[in-house]
Amino acid sequence: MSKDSPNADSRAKNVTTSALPNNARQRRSSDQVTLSQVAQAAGVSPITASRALNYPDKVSDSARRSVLQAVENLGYVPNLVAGSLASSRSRLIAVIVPSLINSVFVEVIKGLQETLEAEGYQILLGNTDYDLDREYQLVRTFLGWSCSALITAGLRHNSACHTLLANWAHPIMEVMELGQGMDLNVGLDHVAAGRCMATHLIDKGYCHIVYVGARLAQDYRASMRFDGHKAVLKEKGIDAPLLELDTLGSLQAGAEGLARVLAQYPHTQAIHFANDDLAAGALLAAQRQGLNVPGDIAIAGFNGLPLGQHVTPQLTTILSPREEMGRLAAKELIRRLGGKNVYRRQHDVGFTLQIGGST
Amino acid sequence: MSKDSPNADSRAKNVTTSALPNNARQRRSSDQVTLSQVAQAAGVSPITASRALNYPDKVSDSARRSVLQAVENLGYVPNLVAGSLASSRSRLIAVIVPSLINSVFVEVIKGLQETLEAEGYQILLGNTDYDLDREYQLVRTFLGWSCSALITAGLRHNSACHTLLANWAHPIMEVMELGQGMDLNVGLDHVAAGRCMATHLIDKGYCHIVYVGARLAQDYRASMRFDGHKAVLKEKGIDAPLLELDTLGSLQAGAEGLARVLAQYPHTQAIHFANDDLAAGALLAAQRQGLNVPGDIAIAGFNGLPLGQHVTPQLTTILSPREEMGRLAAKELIRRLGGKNVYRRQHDVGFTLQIGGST
DNA sequence: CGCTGTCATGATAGCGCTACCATTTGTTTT
DNA sequence: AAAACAAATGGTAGCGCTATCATGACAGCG
Repeated sequence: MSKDSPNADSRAKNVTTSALPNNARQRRSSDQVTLSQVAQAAGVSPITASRALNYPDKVSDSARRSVLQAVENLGYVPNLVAGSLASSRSRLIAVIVPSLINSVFVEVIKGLQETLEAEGYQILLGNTDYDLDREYQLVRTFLGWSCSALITAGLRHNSACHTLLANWAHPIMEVMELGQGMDLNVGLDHVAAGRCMATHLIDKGYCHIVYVGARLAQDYRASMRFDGHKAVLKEKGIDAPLLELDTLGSLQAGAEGLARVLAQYPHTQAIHFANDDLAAGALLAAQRQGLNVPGDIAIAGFNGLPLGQHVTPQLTTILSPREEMGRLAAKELIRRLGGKNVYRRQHDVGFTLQIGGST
Repeated sequence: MSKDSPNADSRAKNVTTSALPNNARQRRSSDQVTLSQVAQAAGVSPITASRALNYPDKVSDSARRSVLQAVENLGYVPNLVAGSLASSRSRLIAVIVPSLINSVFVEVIKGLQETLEAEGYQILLGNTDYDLDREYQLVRTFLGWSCSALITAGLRHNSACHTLLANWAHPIMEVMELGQGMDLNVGLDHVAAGRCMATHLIDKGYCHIVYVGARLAQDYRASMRFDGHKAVLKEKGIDAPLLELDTLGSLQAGAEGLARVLAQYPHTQAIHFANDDLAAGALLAAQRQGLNVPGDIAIAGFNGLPLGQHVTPQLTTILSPREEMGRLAAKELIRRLGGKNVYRRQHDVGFTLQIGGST
């Protein structure tokens, strides 16, 4: 079925078509249409053409029209690299997340992108894989692109990264968690979220409660939720066992978590999972095994993923406004980039306890 | 709890600290450390410093060492914008996807990113929201960044976009579907996938089968699967009704799809959903309503999302190698960027029928 | 000993665009 | 009418880096 062509050369790409003119010091031919050519075609100077495109109301109607016409005719595509170098403004926004597996970050990115693209910014995406050294490398690269701003997940950075960012002249937005950051911050209080869920479980009468997370050293926000959880249990004089898995949130890992809890802590009445992927995985696994939820075992999660609302019983979880967080972060950043003063550095997007049948 | 500072000015950002030197025609102060400063500190010429960083084996050991030392001491961060302009190579790769809601694209991005970042490329991410005009705009912008390559989901583009890309001098990779593209292509045959599932359903003895998709005009790959599905049913002389939903794949939409099928086509024995999100949503909804799957109604999906393997009964679906597709696409692109000849333009990543208990 | 080849380094000249100032023209003010 | 101002346009000089060519140093060779 496929019409594979045997050789790449059938297409012009990657082939030196250059019949270089015999001028001595010619640079690569670069058949690209330049702004000067547009200007010439429009009968104006290059700088006027530049203005016609970037500051349309700074030129006369006739000039603007003829420039736009020339752009159209010549198929001109502005060289943004050159523009950025000259103006040291790039309209690029660096976005650094620790993971793409966890749909939470994807939803934040979605909120960011929606808002930023509408304002004409482009996203440079980086993934640290929960490695702060990797984050530092990414930050270095991104600063090299003269990004207009940088958005990163979390308030923790290694010291080199911290120094680099502290001396950077552009806005920085740290999202996901709430606290005193380097610059702007939009997030929620994870310790409080952990407290909230633990309180709910206790109110429901459970007293053998296990917290199950994955790679907590990396996913330290999950660890903060455990801190809140533990604090509540301690206040009640209840022991707060922790079970840590190796693989990051996934349905499979949740199933494994359930199995290990049942084996290791047979008296467990409720499991507080670090996120909904794990919790839903456990819930579905319980279902397969014929366990009654919450009769035999109660299950709670964190995030409020749609999946949790579609399983039976519905998953008790903490709803975090993820896309909203992205949108708000983007909006605040745009305010700042627009030169407006920002009165609030921190924005608490809050969370909602969503009680389902699983607890 | 929050320590909001009342005014942004407490930080150096966004403030004109510039005490401009009294030279006449000074440009913006730009406190950035430049390569020339590094060169000076290292006691070499700028061009040698450049080589030390970009082509380490083209300079002597001593030169390289002193340059790297100077970079360290001064905290030099290379200006990639300037570098790109001078060399017209950016190490940026444009990635254009139609949606981020659908986790399929996220997984492809993940595969791409993993491979590309390891090779020192950065991803410029764009989201078309299934709008080909938006795609054209994004392509224009990305070309302006002198991207090293462009990766886009799908083989369909509007004519302006097609023209633009056809004249572009860099590699283009079209992913997701299989066919004669503009340049490179990694994907799978969606018509065949649709045929495959339809054949399975017929083999199972179902003859009242409804295909349920969402926004098929936009998600034309789902529509191609329907074409395959329809062809198989036609061959057997069976009618192939189609139900189209308004909202893109989500669990909620799947539940709605199930309800509408039951109301509109009461004799239906099996539903072939355009993707797993819809199928799983329907399956969970059926469960809530006490319907027996597949006894009362059989359900099939497409993609092989983990969720489908965790519900009971397990979802019959077609497994597509999404991350693998991203990785392969990235690898092929890197080969091409490395100047190697590419003998195969098209790569079929295939698919696997995964039979669960839901059919 | 001169010739050629390789290696390390440097001087020069841009990449394509925009900031900055200067100039021109047209319009308002006293 | 002259002065003062605003609006539109252009000339010039970079932004920070790298491609290109040129040079000098040193080895190998007949």
